[in-house]
Amino acid sequence: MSKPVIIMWFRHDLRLKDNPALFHAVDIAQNTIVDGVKAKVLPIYIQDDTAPSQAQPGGASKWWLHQSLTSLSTSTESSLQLFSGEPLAILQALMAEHNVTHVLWNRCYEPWQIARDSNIKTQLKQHDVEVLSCNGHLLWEPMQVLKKDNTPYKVFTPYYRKGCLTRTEPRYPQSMDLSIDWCTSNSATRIELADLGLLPDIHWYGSIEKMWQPGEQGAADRLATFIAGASRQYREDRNIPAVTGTSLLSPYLHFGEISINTVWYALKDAYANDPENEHCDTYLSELGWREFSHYLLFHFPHIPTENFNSKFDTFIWRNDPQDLHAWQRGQTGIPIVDAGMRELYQTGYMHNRVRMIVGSFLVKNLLVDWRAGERWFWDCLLDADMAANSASWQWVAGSGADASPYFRIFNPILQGEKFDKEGEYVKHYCPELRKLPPKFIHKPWEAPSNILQACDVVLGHNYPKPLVDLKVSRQRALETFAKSKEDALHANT
DNA sequence: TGAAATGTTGGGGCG
DNA sequence: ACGCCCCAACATTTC
Repeated sequence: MSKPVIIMWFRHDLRLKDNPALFHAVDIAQNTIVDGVKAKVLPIYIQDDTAPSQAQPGGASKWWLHQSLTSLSTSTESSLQLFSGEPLAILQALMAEHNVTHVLWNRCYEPWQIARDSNIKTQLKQHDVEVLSCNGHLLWEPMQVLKKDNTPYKVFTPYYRKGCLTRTEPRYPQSMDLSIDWCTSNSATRIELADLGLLPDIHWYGSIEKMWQPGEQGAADRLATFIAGASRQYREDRNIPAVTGTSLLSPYLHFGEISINTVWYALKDAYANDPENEHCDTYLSELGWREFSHYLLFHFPHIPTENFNSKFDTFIWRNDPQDLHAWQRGQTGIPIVDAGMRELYQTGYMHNRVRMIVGSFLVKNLLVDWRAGERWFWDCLLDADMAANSASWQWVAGSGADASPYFRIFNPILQGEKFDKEGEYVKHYCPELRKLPPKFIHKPWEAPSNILQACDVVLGHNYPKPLVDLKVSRQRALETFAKSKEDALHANT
């Protein structure tokens, strides 16, 4: 009998530390000896061709994944084997090649992944392979958090306070000092990283490379930096886009390069002697929002494409392609919006406060369907995440669970003056405005012509005139919303 | 995790 | 001294 092999199928858990499935895999390997031969762990990653196109990673995300797989390959002593195709077929091919006794993974919670995995589990068990799935991605399992009437929460605060915080504490991260006996034999169907085609043909990611260090070490460094620094002023600083006031952990969390439990308890432990610390609590509640969006996607699997609140189905979007294009390229003529959209395009990231501002502007001032914004973010964000992205866009649009009411329309000028007082952030991404004084940095169209001239700004030439009048488009949004409400009422009677 | 419109209060200028 | 108006500053309501 050939050597027993335990497959560790890495998905959105590209790490060795605090990885429950891997922990179990190693544990099983230690205790599985067949004919005197000890089992080994075969680490694999599969690029799933069967994923719906909606869920195929976007451009920025693919770049990140490429780097992360490189990093994981190194930390598994080059044992990581890559595949592309249909996961079930690939696993079956591996079972034909090796004496596979177990397959392990950490659960993913997107609806299509749940369907895929439960099918694979059924099939593999019929072939006498043990399958074990673990929770390595969430603090609380979505199916376990329900209201008293056994229905899911739809509002964040009770979900988080009652549903999560009063429940059993999340699992404390495991430290594993077992050395891992990786399986080194190469499968015939494996492919090389380059063959996954994750890197674009054009080298557009130069500036991204300088800012980010994907992989498990990069994640640990980032967390340590956050705890030592920004976490101490988090509640206020997180809103200031010119300051690094946030954790910047989102892409790492999306790909599981650090476990959510590690982050949760790192904060708790760092503030153990100050358990009421408002900065710490605010940050933990942000992790709660991440949790909530996964929870919503689990219980309401249609949220990536359908309005959570079906009353929005009668809403008539303008969907002007030129407006959408100007927004995507950061050419709306509204400085804070353009700065945000340029940050996104250039760096694969956008500050959270600015995400809300640009989202509100697209959906309300331009009346473009939130799904168009969701798609653009999906393609451009390094941290693109199905759950967070769709839940957040629906939140901004007003169509989501516990969404901001439709009439809550951000005024990008006021938001800019509040959170980017001196215009530092705007000037960084809109250098053509860098000479403008703070008074006009968020509304150059109101600057007297002599000031514009002195600042080398020629509206309509080196910086666009505003795409819409903020007051008029705000009013238009409110009227459109009122009309859709009326139409929904009619449709019902 | 809004902003604008509207309401209220209180101090100061002024007849 | 007093009432009146104005309007900032703040609070509340409405969208």
